[in-house]
Amino acid sequence: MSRREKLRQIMLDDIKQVARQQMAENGTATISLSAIARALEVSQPALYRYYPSRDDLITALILDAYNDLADTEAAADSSQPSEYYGRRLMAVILAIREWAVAHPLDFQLIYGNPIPGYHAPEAETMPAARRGFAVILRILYQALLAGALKPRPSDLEQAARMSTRLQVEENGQAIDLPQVVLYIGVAGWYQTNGLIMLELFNHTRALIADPGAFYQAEMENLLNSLGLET
Amino acid sequence: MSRREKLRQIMLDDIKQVARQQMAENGTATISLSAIARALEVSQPALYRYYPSRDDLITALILDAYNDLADTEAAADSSQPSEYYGRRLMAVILAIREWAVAHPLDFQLIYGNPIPGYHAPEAETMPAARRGFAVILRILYQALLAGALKPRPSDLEQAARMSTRLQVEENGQAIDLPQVVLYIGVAGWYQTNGLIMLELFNHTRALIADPGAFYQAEMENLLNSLGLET
DNA sequence: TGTACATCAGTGAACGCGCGTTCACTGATGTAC
DNA sequence: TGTACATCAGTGAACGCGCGTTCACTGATGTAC
Repeated sequence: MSRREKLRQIMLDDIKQVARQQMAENGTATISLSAIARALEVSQPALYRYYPSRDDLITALILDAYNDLADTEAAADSSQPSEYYGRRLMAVILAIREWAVAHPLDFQLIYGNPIPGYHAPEAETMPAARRGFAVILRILYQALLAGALKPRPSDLEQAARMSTRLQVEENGQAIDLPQVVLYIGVAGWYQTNGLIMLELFNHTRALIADPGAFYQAEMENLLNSLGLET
Repeated sequence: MSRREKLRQIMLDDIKQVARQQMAENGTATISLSAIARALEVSQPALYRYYPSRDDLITALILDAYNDLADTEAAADSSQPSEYYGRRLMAVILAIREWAVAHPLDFQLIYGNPIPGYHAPEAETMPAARRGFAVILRILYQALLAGALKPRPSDLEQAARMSTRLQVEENGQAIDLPQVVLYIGVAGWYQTNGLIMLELFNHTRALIADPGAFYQAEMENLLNSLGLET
């Protein structure tokens, strides 16, 4: 990488970093190129050398958020011995909340209100969005094969309502994911997200003493009810 | 009410109505007095006769949303015979999703990202926010007294994590609400909200065939696990 | 019932601000021979 | 190693736009006697 390319990379990152700071102060909807230019002490048109438009910058931020969350999940997963499926899931689930609390605006960027006037290029954002979800699905699938995950009758009923067949990579080949795994993944997803959202937007502040402990206990109950030991 | 007061009331409502339309088109963050004035074919300063500032208009919209949702819940509750607690809860839970799907922007206004630059006067918004939650808590409390609601051991454990004592009005007097009722209310709340949010923001579009049926089945499982018959 | 006054709705002009984006350009950095 | 050229980063000026809010004002509606 040439000197020029290195400087360019630094500037690309600096712009995103300042944008994240601005979001943290004023919300996702107020990302503004002129404010970023001011903070970087650079003229406004200079930014167009790096991102051809405001939308492209937002897309870059969204992709970073999805990927950062997925990386965090993957790291939490591999921090546990691979045959302890419940502990692996629990580690990932706790990592998700910790990431959301540490990066509330990145979380809002991907799971909150859409930004007015911005249209996501789904061909780019969808694969990034799936990465984090795939971490959980893979663990659930392995747990099912090993007999550690024991779906209840109601889980099997709900599994029939899933409309897609997803595939997972296992040992280099793509395998059809059982619908019950997809269902349990979705169930865990909406429960974690729901609790995190209420916490982030202060709706439960007056009700729950220790949101982290509450979250953990809720999710342990969910995993235990599926036969998974944590 | 005098003729002048009537006209004033109509204008107050028209302004909110147009604001809701603008939100529906561009998101909650873009509520703009000048756009509203344009739509009403009136000069921009004229709006200041009705709402002293943009923040006051937003507050009015938020209060309307909370109250409308609470009214919808109360109506659903009273559509069922009072001794069928499970059915009453189910009716309320379904009404919440239907309201959210019918008024997605009102839902975002109260449960989604905060609006940049807007600060809610909590003394006004908190009581309105509690109204809808109170509908559910009252049913749960009555069901507990009647023995229809059967908390599991894990529910009692989680109840200990609640940090407030709430009160409910029963026959004109305020009664301390058991913590387990508050806990079950919170658990239902984050699960309904989580599922509704994922649906509203299209995250589950490709995964769930019929989101309404899925939601209903999920919530039925939750109520049944608490001993409540639907 | 008529008159005098107070109240209120609405206007046009202005203030001061920020926004995304385009354009023609200067000057520095890198590349080919 | 030196020169000629291409590439790239960054600038200042400008365009056209929308925003919330204040002000002094006009004219219509309501009220008191």
